[in-house]
Amino acid sequence: MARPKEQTARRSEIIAAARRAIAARGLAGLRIKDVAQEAGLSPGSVSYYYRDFEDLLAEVHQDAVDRFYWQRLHAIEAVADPAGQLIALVKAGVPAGGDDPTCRVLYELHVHAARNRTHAVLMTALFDREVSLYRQVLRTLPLDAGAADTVAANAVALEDAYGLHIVGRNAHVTPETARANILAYLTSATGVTLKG
Amino acid sequence: MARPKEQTARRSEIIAAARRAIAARGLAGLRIKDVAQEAGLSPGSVSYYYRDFEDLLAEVHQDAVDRFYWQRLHAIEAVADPAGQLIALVKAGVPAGGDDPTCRVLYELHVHAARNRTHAVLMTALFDREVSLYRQVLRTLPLDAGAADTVAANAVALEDAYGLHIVGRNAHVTPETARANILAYLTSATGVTLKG
Amino acid sequence: MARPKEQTARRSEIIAAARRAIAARGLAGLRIKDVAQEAGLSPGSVSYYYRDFEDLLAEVHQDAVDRFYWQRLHAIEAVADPAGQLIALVKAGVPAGGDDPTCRVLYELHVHAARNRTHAVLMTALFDREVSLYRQVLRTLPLDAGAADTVAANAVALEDAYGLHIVGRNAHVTPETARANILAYLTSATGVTLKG
Amino acid sequence: MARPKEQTARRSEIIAAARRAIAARGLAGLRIKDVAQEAGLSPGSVSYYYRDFEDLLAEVHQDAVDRFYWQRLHAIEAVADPAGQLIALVKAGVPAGGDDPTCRVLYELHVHAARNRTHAVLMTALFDREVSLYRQVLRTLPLDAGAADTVAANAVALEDAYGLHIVGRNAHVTPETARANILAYLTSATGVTLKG
DNA sequence: CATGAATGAGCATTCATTCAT
DNA sequence: AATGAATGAATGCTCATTCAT
Repeated sequence: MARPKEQTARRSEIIAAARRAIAARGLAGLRIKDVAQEAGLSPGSVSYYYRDFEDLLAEVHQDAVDRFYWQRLHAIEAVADPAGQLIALVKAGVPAGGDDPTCRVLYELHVHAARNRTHAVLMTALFDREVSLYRQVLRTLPLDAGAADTVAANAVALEDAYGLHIVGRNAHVTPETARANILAYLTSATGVTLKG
Repeated sequence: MARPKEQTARRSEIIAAARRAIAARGLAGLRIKDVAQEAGLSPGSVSYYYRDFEDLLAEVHQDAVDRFYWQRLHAIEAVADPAGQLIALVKAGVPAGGDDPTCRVLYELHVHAARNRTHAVLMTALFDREVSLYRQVLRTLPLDAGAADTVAANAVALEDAYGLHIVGRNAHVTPETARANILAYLTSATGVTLKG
Repeated sequence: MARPKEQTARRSEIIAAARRAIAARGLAGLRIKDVAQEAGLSPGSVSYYYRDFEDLLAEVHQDAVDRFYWQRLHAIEAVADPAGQLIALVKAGVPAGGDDPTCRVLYELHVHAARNRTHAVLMTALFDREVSLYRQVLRTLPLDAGAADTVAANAVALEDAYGLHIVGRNAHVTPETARANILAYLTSATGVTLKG
Repeated sequence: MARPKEQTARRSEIIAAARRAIAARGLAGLRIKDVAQEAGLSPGSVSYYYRDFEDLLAEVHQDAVDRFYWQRLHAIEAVADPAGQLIALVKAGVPAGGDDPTCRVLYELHVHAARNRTHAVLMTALFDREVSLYRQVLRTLPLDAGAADTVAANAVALEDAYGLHIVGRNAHVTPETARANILAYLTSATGVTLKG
């Protein structure tokens, strides 16, 4: 029991260290000692806090999902009109650059979901929540409900794909073109002119 | 020069074995001995053919890219009208299910592109070629050139994203809904009614 | 000096816990954390009471030796005639079954004596005391002194050996046959008919 | 398949090395690196030959059992008369000194039998075979069958016990007194005068 | 006095690579 | 050319010990 606060704080540090390590070396090259080094701990200490390494990975994924979602939620809260909200959503939904650690971790662990139910659930949860964000805004516009759902899903999908290419250093996909393309889609789908 | 044909054949077998191994275990869990076992060889033999393991990975990626692209090209060659071609493209561009080995490998190695230029180039090349396929069809329709390019890029992006979620076992994304959403997008963008 | 009584009590508990742990896992598999768990303590607390782990082992051995010896002494104190005393000695000298913790610990630590003088001394002491018990009884019978000593030593040896096989789960040695064989020996050696 | 002879030879070396390591450090202190060092190999190579460490332990036990048994069998084959055979058996059945590696290993692994069926079976097998050796000789003497069996079992038991004390460095048990006591027993049991 | 959170040394094990055949 | 037996470097993990509380 004693000193659970230290425990919690230390675990947060390890999650952050793991996020940096995964961003730097990828899931394939991830070593406990890398996480330990990022966290300024010994490898044994990482094992002490996370007896099962998969638990750490799950918490890193959960943390990245939350982090990404809340950042987007805050982005639209600061804006009043639907058009502005859509623009804000798209802006926050596309990685600013290839080295955004949260996005890199998300793609690493989303792909890991192919072999792991926990990560599949986390990936699904993020997708659903992101779609909800778009749906919430789109439903204030004169679209019928079914169309709004499709557009919301497509918008999130476009973000995911362009994000994958940005993180993967696709030479012909930049954050700017990505946003422009997504906004072009939303413009045509909603009839509301949107410019990043 | 001696028996280069056997060499080539053996390397192809190893590439196929590596594709299966990556699909089964992921890039993170990939061991040379797994590849060897899939190929019915000893680990030493895999090292013999691929002194540098990264070379094998690059050839697996190249092979998967080619495989995916040609399959799509053949899909539209069999169809005469633009609408049918778009439908065929979408059908071939979305994984039939979560266990399609070529798609799983593509996502694993696309994510690996974040840390490796060779894989970034391969990912970019596939994206470009896929966009070209769509552009080629879209340009036969009454869209202006810029719009056609954006729509082509968005179509490929939607495929990529929905493919990622299908492969990652997103509980709310099925190949059917994915295709329907992409076709809904293409319908609204082209004015041509498309039904899978 | 402070509260030496608590200290002593706690050390006794740890000795008992160690006896159970050794019986359960063997000396080879013994971990301080096992002892701690048996005692309901943290590993740190065991280290606190026994800075040197060998000290604990020695006290466990000493305790087991005493425990085994006194139990046998009480066994013959309850009986008046030599024949009954021999029968009682044999009964108490053979493990009731393979899972007697005291006997298992004795054999584990007797074998450990091969590499540790302290344990060799404890083993020797138990042997001597057990031989004395037999000698004490046998000398009340019409044997010459030399013969009585040899018979006493052999009786204890038979107990040790059969005990080893009982504890080691020899499929063909049961407590009953063991006792019968030892009593058969004592019968022939003393001329006194002994039946368990 | 290839070169299975080397494999077998190397495994024999490892068994011998493990025997020496167990004799030196005991089962409790046994480390794979000790075995490797004794065998002049790296720890990884020992793991290569014995993926499962318990397999090695079982083979060491089997080897020690065989070794001990055949040595005794040869001992009586060289002698014609029953009395001489009994004397030879006793001589070969008692460790020459506390540092006989085969005997030390036998006791370590016999005690290990308490927690492992395989070792219990090996211990039982050795006991049975040794009893058979005595029985075989005793049945040539004028004892009734039941008595011969009891005497044979007791003789082996006495050897086991005295051996345990010799190996455990009991200060009051020497190979000489052990043999004398066993022969005294056999003399009284068979009526044949036996002197070591 | 007593604890258990935190540590890192030490261990078994895995695995890519080498090299004799 | 092709193999797989043999190796040892690198890794994760277990666990005794420590020290702040």
